[in-house]
Amino acid sequence: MDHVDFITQQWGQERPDLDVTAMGVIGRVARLYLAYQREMHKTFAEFGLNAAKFDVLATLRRSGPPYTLSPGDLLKATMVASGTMTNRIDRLEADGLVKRTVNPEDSRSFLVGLTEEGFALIDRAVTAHVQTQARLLEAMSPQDVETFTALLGKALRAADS
Amino acid sequence: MDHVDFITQQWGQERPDLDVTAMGVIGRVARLYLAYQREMHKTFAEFGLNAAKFDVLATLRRSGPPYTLSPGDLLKATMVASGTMTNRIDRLEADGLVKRTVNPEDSRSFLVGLTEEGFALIDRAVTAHVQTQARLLEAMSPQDVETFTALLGKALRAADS
DNA sequence: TCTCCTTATCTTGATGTCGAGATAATGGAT
DNA sequence: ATCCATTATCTCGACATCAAGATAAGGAGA
Repeated sequence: MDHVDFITQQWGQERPDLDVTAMGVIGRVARLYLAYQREMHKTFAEFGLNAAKFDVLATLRRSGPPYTLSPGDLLKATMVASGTMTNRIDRLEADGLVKRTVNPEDSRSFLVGLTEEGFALIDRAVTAHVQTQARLLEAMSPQDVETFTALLGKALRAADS
Repeated sequence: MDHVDFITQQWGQERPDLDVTAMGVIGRVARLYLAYQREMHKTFAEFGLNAAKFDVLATLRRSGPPYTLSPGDLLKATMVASGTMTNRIDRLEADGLVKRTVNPEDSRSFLVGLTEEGFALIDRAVTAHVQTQARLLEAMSPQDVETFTALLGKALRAADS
């Protein structure tokens, strides 16, 4: 009897007319997401980062040389509002981890690139990050992981449409 | 090839030394959570609510008569910081959906109770909410849901320890 | 070339959250 | 009875986020 069971049971008492089957699934997805976030944040903090900064640095790093994207590209990749991205770039630039440079092909736009320091930091941080992620899943067998991935994919397609 | 596959593949190119298996799972959990949030927020908005307000009202409603809890009880149930709860209660009280009353047994504490209006609103909102949740899962078979719930439980226990 | 619509980014104000410290009451020990 | 550690809530400042509007440059068509 976990916390999600407790909640659905309370609803069963108070509103027996409601079918709370879906709530059990979605509630567990939410709890799991929050548990993952908590642990991953600790890793980010070890490197002076938070999820927002890690997100941008990692997007630049995995985009490959020259580790440079426009704010618009970053927006598409990270699904945040435009003002949010402006703020994230500002903070990272203040930290010396990225740099805005002019885009010779379009003066409306900038190019945001990793500095040497930013590149070195995200490379160390992502190494620790994947270790944290592996630890969070180490209790699950390869068979579990495979089945889980398939069901997550199915749930994602169901929820997007 | 979904978006998570795209990201793990980029990492495979740029950092072939990293094992990104876990990232695939955790990334999908995150995307799924966000997809659910997006849809559920729409339902909340139909009733003039957001997730924060719904959370508090629903906690009070499912706690049963007299639909009253202390801020501390609400804190434990919702896992937010104390200042956050103060703010939530303030807003809900301004909306006339909850009311602070004195706790005769402990003057440090208040009791937060649903108003008649708050009770009526959350009862309608939660009815719509479970319908939204059911819709988000309707593409999954009962067998899928059962397996998915079991794996989510296993993943939760793994991540909490 | 000029106009005007589109695109790319930034600005601004409102909101929600956290965390540390402040305030106030409780309850056990002396 | 008084002290003091604990408990319960609130206050405050810093941040992250969003949405709407502002700014500025590109680009197509007359």
